[in-house]
Parts: sequence; structure tokens; C-alpha cells
Amino acid sequence: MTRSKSYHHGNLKEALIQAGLEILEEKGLTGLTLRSCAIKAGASHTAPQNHFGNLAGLQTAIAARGYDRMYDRMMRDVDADAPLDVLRHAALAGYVGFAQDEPGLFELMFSRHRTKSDDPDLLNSAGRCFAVLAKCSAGLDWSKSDAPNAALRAQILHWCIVQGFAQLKIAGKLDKGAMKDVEIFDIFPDFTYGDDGL
Amino acid sequence: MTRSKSYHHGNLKEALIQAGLEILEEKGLTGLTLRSCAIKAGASHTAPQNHFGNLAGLQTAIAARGYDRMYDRMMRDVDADAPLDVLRHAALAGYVGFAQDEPGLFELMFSRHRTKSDDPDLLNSAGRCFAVLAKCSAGLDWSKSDAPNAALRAQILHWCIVQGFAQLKIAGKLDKGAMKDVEIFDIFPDFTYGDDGL
DNA sequence: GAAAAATATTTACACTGTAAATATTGGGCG
DNA sequence: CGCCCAATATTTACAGTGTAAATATTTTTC
Repeated sequence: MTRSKSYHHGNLKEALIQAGLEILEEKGLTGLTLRSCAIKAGASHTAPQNHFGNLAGLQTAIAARGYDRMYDRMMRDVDADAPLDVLRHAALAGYVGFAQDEPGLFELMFSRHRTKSDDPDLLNSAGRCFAVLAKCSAGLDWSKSDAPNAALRAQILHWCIVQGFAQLKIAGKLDKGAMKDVEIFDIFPDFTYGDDGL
Repeated sequence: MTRSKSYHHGNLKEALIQAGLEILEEKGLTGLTLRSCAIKAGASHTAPQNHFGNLAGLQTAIAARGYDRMYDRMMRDVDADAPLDVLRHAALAGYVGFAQDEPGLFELMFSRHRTKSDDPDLLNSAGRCFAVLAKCSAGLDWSKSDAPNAALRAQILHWCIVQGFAQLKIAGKLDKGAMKDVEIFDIFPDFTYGDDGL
């Protein structure tokens, strides 16, 4: 469907997203601009406006693709019906591995105001990722089980550990000394807690 | 020492940092520009170059102040010799509370390439914060204690939980349903693990 | 085939970081 | 005291940025 040379690109929307993903890999979040995406996609510098409205719109679409990639990475070499411990292992490695391999994209996905947080596509792609994490934390033993929402709390704790590790890692906060050799599985607890909470 | 109207500001370096901190509170990380800081401090738009070189230099100085504020917040109502559980409680609440009250500043501090990560002042201010966290994790019971660097691992896990919670919170990822009412102490484990790790 | 909608470009403008040249001030030293 | 110089600040300039508005081209629809 690619046309050699015509006024209309044919599939500019998709080309702009792909250009953005490549720019994020090459130059990071700082290098991601509307104009650079447009030029890379072979269009004029205002072409993205027709498809995405503004920069936030394009970044939202790119972030949604980021969650799709993250999901694929989490589910690589494993299917949704795999034994829970296998799924957990894959999902954790996928989450952190994705952040380390695509730090610019990860940074965009978890930034505060670069994307339209209520975008349906973004919510859908992100929700699919987080659902895997939620499934991974299901059935975890949580000694404070008399507290309300024990399962939810275990799920959030699970998520915070992965997210915190991923971000500290790509932000370079774990680069010093012995810390730099520690991996996510070295620190991940088994979620079987004692009963004398903090 | 404030002079009413003269060519030289007198304390422009400090004024620029303060202007930056205020702008971060008012308009977030997006609004933080060299020129806006300069205008707010009452100087010409290139004045910051003399003191900080470039944008990264100014942002580095601001981030260092961020760690100073974070340290103060962590140690508020507690001294370094307080009982360990009291210190832990204060430090955790301080870390997360700081992120929630100054999300733009927190975002800057943990961004990847906005600051000069080898700046001595930044390293010093940041190190002071992380030392408190490290102290908080000292003596935590870690069932995988036969693993090398057990104490270090417990320390990193501790840090990841706080950091992950803080970032997910300010990124709006914990805003839905029952998640929005969960606080850091609701999820924090007691670090007494079983022995059947992941 | 003509009208209409979709898609893309051109033009314009305010804002940004930063380099270079210039201007002003204050301190050290005769 | 007066002069020179370093420190400090401004002016000017330029390439990039997001985005609005007007225009141009193509595709679709009837």
C-alpha cells in the first residue's frame, strides 16, 4: 500500500508513530518532537496535527504502543495459562527488561503530563499490562489479611517493587558499587509476610 | 543585602534557583525554562548562563535543592537517633509526601537526562537522603540471608517500594477505584520473609 | 463528473536554548 | 585616591520548537 511519490502519504498516522518510536530509541525523550517525527516520516512539519491534534496527542499514541510492546515483552515465551510462578517470572523480567531496553519510551509512559491520561486506546493498552501484573499477584500470601482489601494491597506492593526497581535502574540510581549487579529477582520477596508490620 | 536597582543583582544564583523551585510548583516540569527563571528572578533571559552554563546546570542545582527538601521532610519531627521504627515511619511518609506535594520537583530529581548526574552538590544532597533510607533498612529480617549481600538487597527492595509507590501515585496510576485510598503504610511489608522465594 | 471530505503543505508567530559581543560593576593594587 | 581587571549582566542573533490559520491536493461520495 506504499505509494512512491504522491501528495498523500497513504499511512502517515502509523508512519508518525513508528518514527516517534525510533526517535525515542535513538535520542530519548528529549529528542521526541512533532517536527522530527514529521520529517522522519517524510511529511511536512505540521502534518502530525491532522492526525493527533498536538504533541500530547502524538505522545499518547506512542505511549499506547509502548504498553503494547511491554505487554508482548511480559508475555514472551509464556502464555496466559502458564503456571503462576512461570507467568510471574516472565512478567517481572519483561517489565524491567522493557524499561532497560527502551528507557525513553518507558519514561514517556510513566510521565505525568506528556500524555492524555483519559485516552481510550492508552487506557486499553495500559490496562492489559496491569491486568497481567494483577494476575501475578493473585493468591499471594499476605499476613495482614485481616486488613480490608488485602489482595489489592498485595497487588499494589507487587507493582511498586517492579516499577520502583525499573525506574531507579534507568535513572542510574543503582549504578554504584555492589548495587549495579543486583537484579529484580534478587530482591523480590515471596510475599509471605510476618505479622509485626511496620 | 538586596539592592534596590543596580546592574548587578547581588545574589542572582540563589534567586534563580528559588525562581525555578516556584515555577516547578506553579507550572510543573514543563514550565521550567531558563528564560522563565531569569524573568522571575528579575534578570535578562541569558543571565542563568553565567552561573549555571546551560539548562542542565540550572536543573541540577534545583534538583539538589529538591533532595535537601526531601531530606528535611524525611527527618521532620524526628532526629537521626530516634528509634528505628519511628525513623522508618517518618522517612517513608516523608519520601512519599514530598513526591505528592512537589511532583514536578520529584519528577526532575528522578528524570534520566535533565540533570548532570556527576555533579558533586547533587550527589551530596542525594546521598544524604539515600543514607537515611539505607539506615531504615538496616537490621531488617531477610530470610534469604544465605544469599550474598542480603542487607544490600533488603535495602534496595525497601527503596524500590517507596520509589515505586511515589511515582505511580503522582503519575496517576493509582487513581482508580479502591486503589486511590491506599497509602504507603497499607502496603509496606515487615521484611520478614518466608523461604520459598519466587 | 462535480461537490465534499480527508489529507497535506505553506506561512506565520511566539517561545525556547545558547553562542557571541557588549556593557556595567566591584575589588584589588599601584 | 584612581586604574585596571575579573566578575557579573545585558543585548543581539540564530536555529529549533509547538501550533494556529490559510491554502493546496487528493480521495471519496453521490
